[in-house]
Amino acid sequence: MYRNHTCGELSKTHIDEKVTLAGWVQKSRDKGFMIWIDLRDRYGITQLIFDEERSPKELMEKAKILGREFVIQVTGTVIERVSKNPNIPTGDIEILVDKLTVLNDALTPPFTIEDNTDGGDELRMKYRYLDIRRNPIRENLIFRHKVTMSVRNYLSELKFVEIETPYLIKSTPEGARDFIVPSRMNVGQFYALPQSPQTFKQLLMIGGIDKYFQIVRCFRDEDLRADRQPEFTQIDCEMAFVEQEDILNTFEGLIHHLLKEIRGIEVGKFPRMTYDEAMRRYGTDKPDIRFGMEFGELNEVTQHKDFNIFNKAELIVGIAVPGGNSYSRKEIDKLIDWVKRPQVGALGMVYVRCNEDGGYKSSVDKFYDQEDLTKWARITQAKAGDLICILSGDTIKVRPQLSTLRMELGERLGLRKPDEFAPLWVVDFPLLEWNEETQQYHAKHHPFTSPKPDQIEMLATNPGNVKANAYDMVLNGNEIGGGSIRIHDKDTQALMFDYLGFTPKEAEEQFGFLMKAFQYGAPPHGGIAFGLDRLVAILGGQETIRDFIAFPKNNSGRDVMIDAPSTIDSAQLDELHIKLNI
RNA sequence: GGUCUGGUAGUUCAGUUGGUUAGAAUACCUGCCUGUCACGCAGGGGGUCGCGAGUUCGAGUCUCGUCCAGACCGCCA
Repeated sequence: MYRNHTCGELSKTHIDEKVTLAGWVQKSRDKGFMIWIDLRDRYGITQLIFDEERSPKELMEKAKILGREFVIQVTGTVIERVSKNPNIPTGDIEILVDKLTVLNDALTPPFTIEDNTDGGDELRMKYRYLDIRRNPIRENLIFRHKVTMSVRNYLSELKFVEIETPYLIKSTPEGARDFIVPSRMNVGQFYALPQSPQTFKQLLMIGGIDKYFQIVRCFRDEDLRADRQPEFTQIDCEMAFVEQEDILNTFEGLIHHLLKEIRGIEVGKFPRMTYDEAMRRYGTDKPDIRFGMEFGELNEVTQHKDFNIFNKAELIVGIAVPGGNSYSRKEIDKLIDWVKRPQVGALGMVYVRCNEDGGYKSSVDKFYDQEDLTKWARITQAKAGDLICILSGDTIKVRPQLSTLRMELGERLGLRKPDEFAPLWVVDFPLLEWNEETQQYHAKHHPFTSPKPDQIEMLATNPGNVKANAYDMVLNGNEIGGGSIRIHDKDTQALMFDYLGFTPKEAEEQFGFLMKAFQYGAPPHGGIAFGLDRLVAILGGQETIRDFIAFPKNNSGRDVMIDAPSTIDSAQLDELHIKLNI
């Protein structure tokens, strides 16, 4: 037996007990006459004491050589501390050691195993197993476990069945790039790793499993970002015999449950907003509604003056920054530079100072009078003391630009509080999206999404305006889940593929199995998938999803610890009949 | 594919206009220390300034290339 207690559980009630502990040496404080060792395991820290009056000389000598992260086992007596440490749960006691065994020594770790480590990200990833010994990372992983357990319990209670779907599937050109796996037994052929189990969960509905879920790894071979990994986890769900309303209610319930169980927070019924409304009011399909600063469209009150920039713009839109009139000229100039950076891409910014006396001072006073500016203030809901920031140009560009500015200012003003949760549904997404590069419509959600039934005919005349039975769940400015009611009949699905530019042959080759299955009695169905990594990070009130993934990849898609990906042996390539062209 | 930022001690960073032997903190090692818990005190070791060219009397510092890391744009049905 290596231990009969953990390092986090001993207290005054255990005094005089003989205990055996095992763990890592967090720190040694050698005072000559006494040596204290902080012994750490997953559960906490317990102080060991070696004392020249009470410990044998050999034991003192042995304790002196213990270095950081040595793995040791000790047996000793729980005693009350002379000077207590109120900062840790075990601070009232210590172990007077009478037996010490070094189970394994350790190299000096390249960074400190402490809450505020001195290690940079790259080093932490290279030695992730040491990073995981740190409290913040371990707590995050345990937090993630709690969330997934809570999800499983909730859905299981509602009679959802967790079913595994294959990882080796067929590549399809639609959507993100696939990760490709060569098949040795089928020369010249390849599997793809799933971007999502989409078609399989639909087949499960046809198979009569009317409530399915899976906490499942998904793979996308696209460039990464701070919050985007090549492999990531989804809570993938599907239900049969449901309408959109049923799905929204079920999964609003899931998030209610999580917020309550994990964070002890009750939120009311989720607001719903159409896609069009979200774009108009916040310039984005994933608005952070923890704070206001809603968009005010100023086209009608800016025209017919000599300000050509506004006259030529498709959209003129502003937000009121609370207290922004206190910004100095220099600060406003910096803000203008900020929106003009390539990452935001605005061409310029017009501003209006709302003075405490009710007057206005703008950067376009040459063209507009107080009466104009009063109207602008009314539309953007600006109050005295605010600053109105106005961008103009093409709607498709200006909305995201102003949305970026709104989020930035919300952050700077401390309006994006990490302990506040403001979920909402964004509904009625467009079915299709125009792709400039391919000069083609492609599915905004995915090609299995059902158009609004009354709009199917519009596909022929005005495809860009057709709305889908598609919805996103948005939390604090993040899309945490998205789904749709699916097409469940062959003809509609074939029509959809046709509009998406598939030839009947291509549709048959890639998705023939699904359309065939639709002909054998497919029930109406729909579903949703949540991005677990991000959801967990948001519930944990943190930004970086990498700290909630045990072994994440860096932004080149590399695992720097195991050094993957890597080249493979020529014998392996031969076996697969693959010749590299590099 | 593109834009930007960075790479100096084990680690996190500073390093002025291009000029002496490249510094700090922390970690590490040695010694001291009668209750430490961010222990303290004294001392010590530790550098291919990412790599390669170039400019210069002289390069951590300037130029070009390259590799690596990070942020963002494109991309992510």
